[in-house]
Amino acid sequence: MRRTVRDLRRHNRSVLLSSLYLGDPQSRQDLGRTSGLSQGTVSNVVGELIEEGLVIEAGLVDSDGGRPRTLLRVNPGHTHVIGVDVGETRIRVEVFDLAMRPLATVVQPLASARPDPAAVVEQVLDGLREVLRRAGVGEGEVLGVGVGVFGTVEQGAEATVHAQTIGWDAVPLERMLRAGTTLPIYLENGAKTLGQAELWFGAGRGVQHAVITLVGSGVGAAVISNGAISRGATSSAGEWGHTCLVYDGRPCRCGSRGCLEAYVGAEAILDRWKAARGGHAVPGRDEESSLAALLADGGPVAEQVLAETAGYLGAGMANLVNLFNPERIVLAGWAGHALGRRMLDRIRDEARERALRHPFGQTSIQLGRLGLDAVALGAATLPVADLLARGAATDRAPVLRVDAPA
Amino acid sequence: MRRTVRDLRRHNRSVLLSSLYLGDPQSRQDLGRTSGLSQGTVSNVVGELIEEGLVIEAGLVDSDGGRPRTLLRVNPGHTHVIGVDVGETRIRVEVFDLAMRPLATVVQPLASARPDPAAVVEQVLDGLREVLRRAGVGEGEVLGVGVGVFGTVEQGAEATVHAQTIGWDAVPLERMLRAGTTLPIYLENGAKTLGQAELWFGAGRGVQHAVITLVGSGVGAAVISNGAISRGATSSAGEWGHTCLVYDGRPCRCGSRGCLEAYVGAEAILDRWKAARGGHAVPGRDEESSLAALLADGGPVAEQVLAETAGYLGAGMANLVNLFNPERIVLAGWAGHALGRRMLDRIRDEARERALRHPFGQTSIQLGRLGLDAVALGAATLPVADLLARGAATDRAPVLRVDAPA
DNA sequence: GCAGGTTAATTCGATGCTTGAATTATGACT
DNA sequence: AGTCATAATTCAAGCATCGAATTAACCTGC
Repeated sequence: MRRTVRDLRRHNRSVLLSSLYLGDPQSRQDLGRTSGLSQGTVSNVVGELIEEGLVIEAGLVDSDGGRPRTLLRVNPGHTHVIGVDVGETRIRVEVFDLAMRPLATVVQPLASARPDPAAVVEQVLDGLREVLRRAGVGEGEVLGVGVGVFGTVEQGAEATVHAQTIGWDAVPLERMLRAGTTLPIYLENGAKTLGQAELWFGAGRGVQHAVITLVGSGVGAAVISNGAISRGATSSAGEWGHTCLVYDGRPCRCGSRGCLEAYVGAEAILDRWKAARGGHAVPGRDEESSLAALLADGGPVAEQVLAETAGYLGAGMANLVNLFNPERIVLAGWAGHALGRRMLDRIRDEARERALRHPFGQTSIQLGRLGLDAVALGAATLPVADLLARGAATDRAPVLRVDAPA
Repeated sequence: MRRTVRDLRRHNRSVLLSSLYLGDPQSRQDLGRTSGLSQGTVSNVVGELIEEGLVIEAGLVDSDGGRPRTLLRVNPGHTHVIGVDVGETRIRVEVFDLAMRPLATVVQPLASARPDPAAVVEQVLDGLREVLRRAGVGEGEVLGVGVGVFGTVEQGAEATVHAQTIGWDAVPLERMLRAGTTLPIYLENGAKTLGQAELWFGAGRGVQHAVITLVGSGVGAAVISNGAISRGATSSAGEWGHTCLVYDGRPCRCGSRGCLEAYVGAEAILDRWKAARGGHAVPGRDEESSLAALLADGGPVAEQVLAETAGYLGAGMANLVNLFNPERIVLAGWAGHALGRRMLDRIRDEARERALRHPFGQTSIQLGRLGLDAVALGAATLPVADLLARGAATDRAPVLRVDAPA
């Protein structure tokens, strides 16, 4: 329900700013051409953005005999954003400039394996203070804080977190954080923030329809439709790991059976390897080293386990292809990377076998380009995305300006 | 990439028109309140719409002592729309007024079981002429023709149809139809048009996130996200029937194995019944009567087959819940209706068992309220949806009006 | 039947935004 | 230094919305 002529301005600011932020530096003329706005309006809007310090001129390019064009880009130093990754074992807090260059990072192990919400909030707030101190950035120079958190984040007036496995039920994390800081808070599921990072800076650049899959100990996905993350009615869309792939198959920690996660999550893969070894414990002191051992083993038992894994994973991806018809599927997450580096082709073949021909032909399956650290990066993009969507509307209160007569 | 101040007008026309079309009759004041537009603007825009004949005044309601409000609604007779359902066995062509009341219908059996595109086009064009003649409606009084067709419809400059099973590969159906009529053509997959019909007039009214499942001989779905049908990159999203539910299970006609359709499509159900009967042929002379026989049988073998069917269908729905987090899942299609009437509760229970608790709690699973005839109805909504989205912009050429001086 | 009250709808001046054409700015080439 | 070419800015004109004031339509009570 749009309304007034001010919305127009806001929208056009948003269009130009997004074009400058997400694309290469451009001249005012380029902006006019790509946005469809007239030269005059571009000049006008850009002038405003420059005056506000959001956009800066960045060099000249001579143009075939005429006046050289001045290139414009977003001012990386105009403000900063903070990304927080609340994982199941540790918290990572990172400050970036607007160009998403990291300025300082703080990583803390989580105090407990079944963390108490209040303790997590305390640790996050500590991390915020500490990371700002290290980077020498004041609170006033921060646009906002994005928080990527395990579990399902239900958006609403105030976002809440559900995490069945550790007993969090509708924890009002956003309100709790707001109570401890005046910085704007943006809360989102960690898998989705990683998806956002891959979408903007990784294997999903420039794509409108994509699914970023996240394979770690568990399995998740972020579905991007028309360039934006799908959330569904209550933001819990994308639970790919708990779709049934083997009817009445292996029990899953979600309580159901035969979920994808119960086959291709790292924990499940290692379980299957152990079973294939006749119950003998698998080598490695943690999941990561065990999975590495499996991938390096080379013996027939290990190969069989891996072949099955590729089959399950390919089938899961085929389901994504048939349901979402994406341009790209990205395999990410630490286990996803490990598996993909070793056998992405095989996974792709399995997916081809099981997907409908036509949509499969439209999809490219790729390895993620960012590591798991990108959860914080993706979280930090949340305030930026909001800035771009708002057109950086300064939301200035209606200025009571009394013009002096000429 | 929006632009000018005219877009504002178009958008606000669209808002008001949609509110009038999709909602109950409203006064100008009501419109102002719900849309956020000022009284003056509403009056202005509505005046335009009335002058164009799109909107009419519909009665007065007195208002507690003051001037009674005049209610407004879309003029049902302003224009007409045609819906065409190109099924695998027959073609149905139907004229509606703008309020979607049917005025005339033509049904023709399809000439061949493996229809030739040119023959189909000929039959559709014949149907158009015939149905207009019967309804006494001239071509000039038709807003557009929506065509719901089996197979995958790839949108683009000109929509094409892919239907692997009958050998249609990128058939340029839109172009072929345009060659035979001047009426605007809108092409879409039949399952999606049925979804649109349920969304506007059936079990999906007022819902923003829904999945309309379509269970017939085959299995499909229309996914509605943020009130609009998801199409994915090349419009083939929503192939729920060909998601893998039983890894390496029963072979499916798509070439893969273990697809949902290979278990809960009517053909598959009857196959499984036959197998459970030790290979004895099932009663009934066609799929519909056979399925009815299965549902009426009551014996332990039949009940077992049905119980399994409920399990598979429930699992498939649980996958939809986990992936899309919809507010509503609608079970439609002739077989879906038959199954749902008998055991929707059981299907719901199976879905609850297998879905994540939180998103399942947000979803209601309901039986479709419209029959299969609604494919044509849904197709006919396509031109209407376009009208609403365009704000019925008359796309009038810039009027060169020379105002006479006062 | 007429004044006063109440709510609905329209009118109109003020304001803000985009456009398109004209103007100014900036540099290369001769 | 003059001419050409391209980029950016300026400015009057045209649209669209808003808010306040006005007009319209009907009710109630005396």
